[in-house]
Amino acid sequence: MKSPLPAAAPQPEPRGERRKRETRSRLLEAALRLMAEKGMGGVAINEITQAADVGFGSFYNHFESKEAIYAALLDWGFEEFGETLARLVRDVTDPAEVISVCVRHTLLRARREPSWGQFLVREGFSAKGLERGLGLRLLQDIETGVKTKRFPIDDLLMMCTSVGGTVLTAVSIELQFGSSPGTLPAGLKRRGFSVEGLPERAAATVLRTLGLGQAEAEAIARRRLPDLS
Amino acid sequence: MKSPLPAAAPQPEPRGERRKRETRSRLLEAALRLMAEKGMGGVAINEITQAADVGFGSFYNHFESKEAIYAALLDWGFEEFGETLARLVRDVTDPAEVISVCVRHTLLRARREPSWGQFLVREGFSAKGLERGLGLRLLQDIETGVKTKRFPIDDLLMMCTSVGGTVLTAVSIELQFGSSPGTLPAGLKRRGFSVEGLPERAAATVLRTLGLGQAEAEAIARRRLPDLS
DNA sequence: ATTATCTATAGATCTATAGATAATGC
DNA sequence: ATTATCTATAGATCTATAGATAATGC
Repeated sequence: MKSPLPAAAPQPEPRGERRKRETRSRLLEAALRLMAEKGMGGVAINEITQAADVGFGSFYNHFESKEAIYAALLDWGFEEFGETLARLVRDVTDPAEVISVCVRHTLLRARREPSWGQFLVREGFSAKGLERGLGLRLLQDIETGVKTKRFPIDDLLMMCTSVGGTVLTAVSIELQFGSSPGTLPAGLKRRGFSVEGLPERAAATVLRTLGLGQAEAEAIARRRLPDLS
Repeated sequence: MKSPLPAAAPQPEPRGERRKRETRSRLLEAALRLMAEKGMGGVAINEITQAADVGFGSFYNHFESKEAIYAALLDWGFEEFGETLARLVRDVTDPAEVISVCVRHTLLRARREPSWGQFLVREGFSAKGLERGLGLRLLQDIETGVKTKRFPIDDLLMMCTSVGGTVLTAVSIELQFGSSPGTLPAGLKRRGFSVEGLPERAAATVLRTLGLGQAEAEAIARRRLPDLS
């Protein structure tokens, strides 16, 4: 039921609303960074508003409480990412490649947005990890692969557990040591550890867990990565 | 330089010291439970003293601050468990069985002491997971297995990542659904998921990741579990 | 005129300490 | 007499709100 008149001006979003949205989004970003670092309980509301450069009282125009902004973060960070992944693999038909793409994109995003990654690691388990966003995607994709006999495995729950845990831990490793490989702790460095190419290595490892052979797993993990069309 | 006289009484620990130790240990246990649930930042010192049934001021006889008791928890919970595992596998020679025993005992302890398990899951990544307790044990044991050609793998870092992540995630699953399998979320139940025998299934999965065949992995995961000698 | 943000503040909560009380060991 | 715990409390911090200010849209 749109106006019959051709919209003369493209009816840009009222400025007030945009202003409000931007404040809200600044609060969310600041909260993500702080809560990823210190956990929900370790962050005070005034820290958030200061980091967001927003008046203290404005917080309550957007969120009822600390718990409320935390819940909003979970939605924002996880659901939205699940949808992004779904879009990315829309045209990928091989279940193994679907998994590989999801794993690699997760690690790449964690590298680009460390706070997001840290939040994912911190909340990935507790927040019913298997039921939302990334976890749900993995579960469904693994299931598809099992049904089509692509993954010859027999313990679906343990496979989801292993794949999910491997990805989260890989994110954690990437965040701790990825940005400055020089700072690998001595115990790890001495063993010749390197975090080079972690996304691909994680994808290959996960595919092996799902029953693929070494050579095929590595080949799939190296395929060109589809980006957001 | 002990007294030359044969100790008539076996010199029991002075009562005052024992009293002090007990208070300290009640504080630690209360803190473990509360911080496992809500994270360090979400717990107030008076909550801890109340849960421990200890006068508020006594807290400061034992710990300087919340950060201090938290650090003590990390030591207590992780280092000590690493030592327990070391004792358990002292007489086990097969690296694969060593891993299996460690994994199963970790899951069994999480079942017996849910707060410990929840704390492990919450802090397992951040607290330099690969450098202490459980993580360090796994790393060393995997390394041994690689050197002795027991584990035909080529990416040691990813194997540690995968094994560690699988164990932590399995603990998380056990805690969420283990005690009351009736409460599995619909999405999981419908798929025929069950958490029966999770310790053995986790051990088998981990051994497969390390390159063992399905049959052998399952056989090792079912061997009799050594207990504390 | 309306709407969003900002400043100021009352009241609640939390931390850290000082001094009192109770228990132990001589 | 010594040592550990407990009670009480000052001061700091945090939350939630009320009322003032600034910006938008008519």
